[in-house]
Amino acid sequence: MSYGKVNGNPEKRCRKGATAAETRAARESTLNQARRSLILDAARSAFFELGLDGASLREIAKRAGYTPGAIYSYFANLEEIYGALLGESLERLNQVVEAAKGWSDSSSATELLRAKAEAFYVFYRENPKELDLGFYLFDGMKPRGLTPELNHELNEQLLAALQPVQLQLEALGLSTEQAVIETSAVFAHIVGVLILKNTGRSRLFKQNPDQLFERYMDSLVRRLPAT
Amino acid sequence: MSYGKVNGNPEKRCRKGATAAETRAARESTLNQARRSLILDAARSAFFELGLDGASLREIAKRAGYTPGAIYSYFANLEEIYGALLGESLERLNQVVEAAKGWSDSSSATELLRAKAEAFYVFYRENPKELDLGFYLFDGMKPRGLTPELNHELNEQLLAALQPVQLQLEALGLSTEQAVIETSAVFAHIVGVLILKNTGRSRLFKQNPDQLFERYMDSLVRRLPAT
Amino acid sequence: MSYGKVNGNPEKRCRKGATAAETRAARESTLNQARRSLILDAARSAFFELGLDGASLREIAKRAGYTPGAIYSYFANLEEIYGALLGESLERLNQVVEAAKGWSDSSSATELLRAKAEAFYVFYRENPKELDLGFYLFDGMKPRGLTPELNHELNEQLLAALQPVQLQLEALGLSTEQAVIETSAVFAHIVGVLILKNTGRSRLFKQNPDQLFERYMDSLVRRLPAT
Amino acid sequence: MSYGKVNGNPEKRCRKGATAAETRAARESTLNQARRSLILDAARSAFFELGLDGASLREIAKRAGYTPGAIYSYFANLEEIYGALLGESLERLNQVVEAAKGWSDSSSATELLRAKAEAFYVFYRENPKELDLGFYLFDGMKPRGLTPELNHELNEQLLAALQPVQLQLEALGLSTEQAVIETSAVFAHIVGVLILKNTGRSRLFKQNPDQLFERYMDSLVRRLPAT
DNA sequence: GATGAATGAGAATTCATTCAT
DNA sequence: CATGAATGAATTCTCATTCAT
Repeated sequence: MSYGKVNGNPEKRCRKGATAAETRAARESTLNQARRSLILDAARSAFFELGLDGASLREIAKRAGYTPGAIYSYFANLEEIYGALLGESLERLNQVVEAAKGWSDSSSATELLRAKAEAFYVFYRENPKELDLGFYLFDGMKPRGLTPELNHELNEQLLAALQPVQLQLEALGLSTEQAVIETSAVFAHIVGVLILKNTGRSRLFKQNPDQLFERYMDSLVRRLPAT
Repeated sequence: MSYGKVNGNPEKRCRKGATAAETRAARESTLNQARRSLILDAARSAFFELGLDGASLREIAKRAGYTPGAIYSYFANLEEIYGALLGESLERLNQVVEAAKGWSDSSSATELLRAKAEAFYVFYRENPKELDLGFYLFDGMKPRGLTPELNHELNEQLLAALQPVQLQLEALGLSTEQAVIETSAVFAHIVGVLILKNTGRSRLFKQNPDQLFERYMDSLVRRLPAT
Repeated sequence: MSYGKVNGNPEKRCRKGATAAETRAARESTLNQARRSLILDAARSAFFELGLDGASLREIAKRAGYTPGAIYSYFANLEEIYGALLGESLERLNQVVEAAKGWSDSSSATELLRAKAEAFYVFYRENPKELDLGFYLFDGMKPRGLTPELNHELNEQLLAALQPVQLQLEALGLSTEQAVIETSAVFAHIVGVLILKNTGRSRLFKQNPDQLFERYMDSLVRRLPAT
Repeated sequence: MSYGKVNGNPEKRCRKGATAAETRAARESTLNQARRSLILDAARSAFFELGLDGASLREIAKRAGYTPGAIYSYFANLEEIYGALLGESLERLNQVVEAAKGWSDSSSATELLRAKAEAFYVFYRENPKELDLGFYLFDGMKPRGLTPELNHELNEQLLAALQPVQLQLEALGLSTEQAVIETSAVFAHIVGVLILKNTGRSRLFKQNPDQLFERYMDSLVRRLPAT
């Protein structure tokens, strides 16, 4: 088995003149990262296929090719795995939203606003399981452990992902307070629309979610102060 | 063992002229219904107090004053209990929306629209656990084994609860197709707003949900064709 | 398998005119008692043969002919089993001390004092494992759970077993305070002597424990005020 | 794998004129000893702070700054560590008792007797964990796998610590046989009193242990033949 | 109908020990 | 000598479900 493809090499590698010990430590550290990733991949696949209840430590270990006990070399407990999973997910979300740009090179603020919101929306539309992940693990719905610190950190990550939307709204002339309210509303709408999309089977729930989202953004933009 | 006698006889009988056997069957049937209700009450209280994980069959049985085995005389398994619970919940929702009226005796169609939508919104705002129940059991989120038939039935019940909103929109001049779209949007918004309300802890998530809902309804009404 | 020999019938049995339900409840209750006893016997034998660490729930279940899960119908958890075990042991100790009498029919207070102390001593000399049991479970040595209430109850039982000694000392003219001190000293000595007996292998530890105990009681009696 | 080099070379070497190989072996041996000590210190601190159950090999390794596997270069297994720990403890006890002197420079034999016994008593009173250690490891109580040889060695060490008491008793005119008996009794009493002290919570067990000990020594001295 | 004892599978977690590196 | 990943067996406990009574 080769870990080559897996390790993203998140650390500095053997810089020139590193001692043997350093080199070895670095190599082992990246190996460790790779194996953590391996486990997280297993956890994600288990979660996506079997749901939270199915993503037991045993199942994760099995999919990762480990014995249950081995997992504890990499994570302190199940909750930490769940937390890391959600953390990764939110990080990806952040990057996507951050990178979102309007269609033209010199996008107007309005264009940027729509682009940011749409990136958020599309991320979860394309990865519905990530939305589930958030629901399952964010407190409120089901009190899955998550230490307060971890929970807070994840909350912050989510907020960070919404930050660009809020900033564009402020750039468009809204007060911070107003921008926060509108951002909340956008978030709520996105969530609601996607739940509709993911949950439903019947006629009603089959409404084109993109259309619903676009309509909402249209009406939001129309509400904004003219520039 | 056949559960045939137990299930699916919700209609009251005891019509005049029934034979002795029929009378007895009817009495037994209503007795059955009563005991099913007893169990469902226990299940609901367990679910509301302890969450889904705490609402184990043993706990439900205990609260109903039964032993675990006895439950199986009335329900085929745990999932069926959950399903029945959600069914009841949706029925109550239906009644609430049905009964909703505008403030004046002769309410305008707009007033009625708002009243219906608000009834829906308030029902779940005031009973967040009912919302949880729906999330847990509606497929897509978690593969809880509701049978397809039961699932379909529950879907229909939810649609029925939204029907009044759609009808008012049609009364206000929208085509059926348009009315369906707007109803979907209203539903999505309500769900999103309430999830925000129930899930969050941080600044963003603390936005006044009523305010968000009202804003949405305002903009919807403004969009409607003038009468 | 017959439980006939096992159940000590600690409850009232089917008094005349009892209803069928009552009779059945009584029979089941004694059956329950019998099975609790069965489990406790298994636990005791496991503890005696394998020590506390060996007396795992699995081992106990195996010896009782049960699956691990079945144990939980009779005891809430392992600690409760340990507690019950120690409780039984102390109860037997109490009975033995209570029943102890001097050699003659009309024993003097001194004779009774010696008889009571000796009964205590002999109980643990003859059942060294019961002494172990006490050590393992009484807090201080190893913090084995035992809820505070249970712990307190067991403490009281032990005190009760020492009560007769204290009473005789008072009957012999000691103040309550003095009697308490001497009782403590007797208890300490007994424990020390028996640990010597049970622990040792070498010359020193092979000292006749009975002789040590007798010597101590002699010197105690000599110290008492003349009657 | 051979542990031969590691074990059992406690004597210092490095005598003059050693060959280079010998010097190297000696240096390695003392290095070994130092690292064994390091591990034992870690084990002791773990045991004292966390109890026997908390003193896992992993915990010990962590405190010693080693990885679990490394421990096995110095000890064959966990039990050997425990055994060495108890050995050290008894060695300290020996030194303390050996060093004990009466209050005046030219102490009488009686004073010395009391001093020796008190040193023994105080050692364990002040270090209750050392007493625990002994209980856990001396066989009889719990079948911890100390090898017979190790067990015998530890027994001898304990006997050695009691030797001074016995010698003083002989100096005071007791026959060897009598001295052995009284030494046993003193030991038993000390152990009993300290167990009372360490174990109990309730009124009875709260008796001042020093007082009990003093009373016993008083009565012992009184029993001795007049000089 | 109802009981409730029992099963059997599964949950998370811990740990001494081994062994390739 | 030291690492530390991995094992494998152990731990307690929970639960839906079954079934003889």
